[in-house]
Amino acid sequence: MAKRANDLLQGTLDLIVLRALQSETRHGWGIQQRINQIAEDALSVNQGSLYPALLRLEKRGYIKSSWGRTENGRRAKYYELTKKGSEQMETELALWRQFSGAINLILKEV
Amino acid sequence: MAKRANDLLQGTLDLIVLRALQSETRHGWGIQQRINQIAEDALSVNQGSLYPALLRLEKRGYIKSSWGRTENGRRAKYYELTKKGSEQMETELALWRQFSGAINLILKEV
DNA sequence: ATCTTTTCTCTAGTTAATCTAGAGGAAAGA
DNA sequence: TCTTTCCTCTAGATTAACTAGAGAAAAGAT
Repeated sequence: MAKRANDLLQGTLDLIVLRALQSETRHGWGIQQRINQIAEDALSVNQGSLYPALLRLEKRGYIKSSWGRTENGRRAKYYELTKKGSEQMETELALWRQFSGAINLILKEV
Repeated sequence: MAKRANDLLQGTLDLIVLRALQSETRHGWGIQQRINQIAEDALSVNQGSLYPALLRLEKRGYIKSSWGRTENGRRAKYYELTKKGSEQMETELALWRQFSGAINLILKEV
């Protein structure tokens, strides 16, 4: 019941997933590792959230997938950002900046 | 269906409400006005979210209410931050900083 | 006087994202 | 052979926030 930083994740997961795919094609597990690694203990994306998010994003045409092999020779589904997804990422990035700016303003000024 | 900054609000509403009550006792409508005023167009708290949030926070012992009169002579329920609520606010503030810091890191580094 | 707007509280029902708590499978390492 | 690591996926529950109102009392407008 303890509140963790993850409880704030709502609405932001899509953004960071899209962002993670901007630089290179990755598979689900790789996205998770990468995000957790960068954020360290501050927040962690779990698989029960990530995979539904990937399906959602693909359904909306923001990413597309194809099966491939990792360096280790294991099967993995690789996700690639589409043009539409790239635009969406920019939109969500702007929203995030607007939102977090407003929150910080309120926290400062009220 | 258009995504607005409000969709990111989840998990943050409680924090900004508690914060708004830190400096002074306010009634629901006053909290809404104050927040909307500071955030301008960046985000707006609507009543269908705010009043349930106030009930929730009171139930959890973070705020307590009492009926009073505004300067205009209207009935209004005034909310006051409790000690427990004040501690909770500090906790949530720390979580917000941790969370938004992590998100910004990911947006920058991935 | 009546009508509309403003101030103020509150709720029912819906939506949808996330979490918990797994299952399952294939390759690598012990 | 056993365990660990890598990798994908899902059912069901939770719960916050939204939509779309109702209602009531005071003030302002005509």
